[in-house]
Amino acid sequence: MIGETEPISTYANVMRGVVKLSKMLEDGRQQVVGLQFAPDFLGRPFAEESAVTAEAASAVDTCNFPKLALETLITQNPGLERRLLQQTLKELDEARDWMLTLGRKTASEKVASFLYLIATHLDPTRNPADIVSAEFTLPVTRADIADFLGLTIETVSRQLTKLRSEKVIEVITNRQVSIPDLKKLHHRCG
Amino acid sequence: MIGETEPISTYANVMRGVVKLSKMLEDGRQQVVGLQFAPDFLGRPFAEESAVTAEAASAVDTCNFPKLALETLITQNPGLERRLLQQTLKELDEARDWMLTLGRKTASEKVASFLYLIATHLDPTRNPADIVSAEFTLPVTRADIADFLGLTIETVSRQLTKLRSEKVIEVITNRQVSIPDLKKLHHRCG
DNA sequence: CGCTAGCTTGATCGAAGTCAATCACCGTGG
DNA sequence: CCACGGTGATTGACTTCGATCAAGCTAGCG
Repeated sequence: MIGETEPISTYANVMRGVVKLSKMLEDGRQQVVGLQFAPDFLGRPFAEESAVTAEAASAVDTCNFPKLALETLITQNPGLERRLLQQTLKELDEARDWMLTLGRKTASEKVASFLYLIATHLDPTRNPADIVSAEFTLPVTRADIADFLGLTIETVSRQLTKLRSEKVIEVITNRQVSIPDLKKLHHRCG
Repeated sequence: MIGETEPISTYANVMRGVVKLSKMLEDGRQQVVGLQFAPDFLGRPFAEESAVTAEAASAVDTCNFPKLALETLITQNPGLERRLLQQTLKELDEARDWMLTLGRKTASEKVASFLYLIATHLDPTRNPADIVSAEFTLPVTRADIADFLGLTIETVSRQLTKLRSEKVIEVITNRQVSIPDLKKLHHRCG
């Protein structure tokens, strides 16, 4: 785990790995509010400061460039601004999907949804729609999963065990997970 | 309650009232994923279709215009695209704030957060920062509040009575609420 | 080796959900 | 004018899901 917290004074593109965005309450309760996969954009254009904390969740390569450079580049290049708007709209959609998960799904549906998200987003070269099975190493710890799902690590662990015993997933090692039938997993997402 | 569901083929600006955006699971569980207040923009630029349902939460005036009109307008006017990006980023921030609420706050903190949100957003002419007290009619039913907070109506009701008995809020009628001290309410938001 | 961090498992507890009864408010029509 | 349904909200009794507290377990590493 790299796990460095740092305020983003620059912009970046995630080239490899996963970056997690999170928010915290004063008393320490934490919520992961976004996961950025390659080749997502990282940063907050034209903003005072971002209210979220960005943190590497796994080993990450990023392609950084200074704040000002991008902002002038945007102003000159309307196509870029369009791209930026598109990515922001995509993130908004994902955030809203996740709100449905956080607000209305059960613990086991949440965990299934998380695994489904990872399975469909981890490999940027593949089209999510035609993935039928997957094997991957989880880019985050159980604690991160819990913070993403609004659960505790114990509950995450129990639900993973449950999904495993019901043959929906296979747990090769703590981090290595195999999904023999993605459709079956999807069914568990609510 | 107007409460019409309609797919948005046009764009609109909310001029008065509140529009709620929601998502649903197959089995009917529902989550409100956004509330649009005046003068928010409504619609999804350059998109196939929106995955959310827009519905009037109260009596609403909107200023509508066709999809194509806006899209050509945007292409011609870079300032407009910038405004659109700004609003989208604002919505993303709000969505992420709400994810923290959904995932990590208790029922009573959720209800307090909702009231705080309404108190600070309902009057578009006022600067949220310098509101010290407020009285307003709730633009939504208890069921909507519950769907927004990921709770049941019973729990919302109980928490409202609790906040009332603790003198944080006053309930004039079912819909009419007064917040004598907004700071005190904010304290209950976690 | 033994230590630590991350994970799992078990026992118990409590917050929120569920089920159900009642209430308050209001239009509507006898 | 009052009886009536109907909708939305409140309140109570009970249940349940996930949190909490507390051991162990496992793998990597000095």
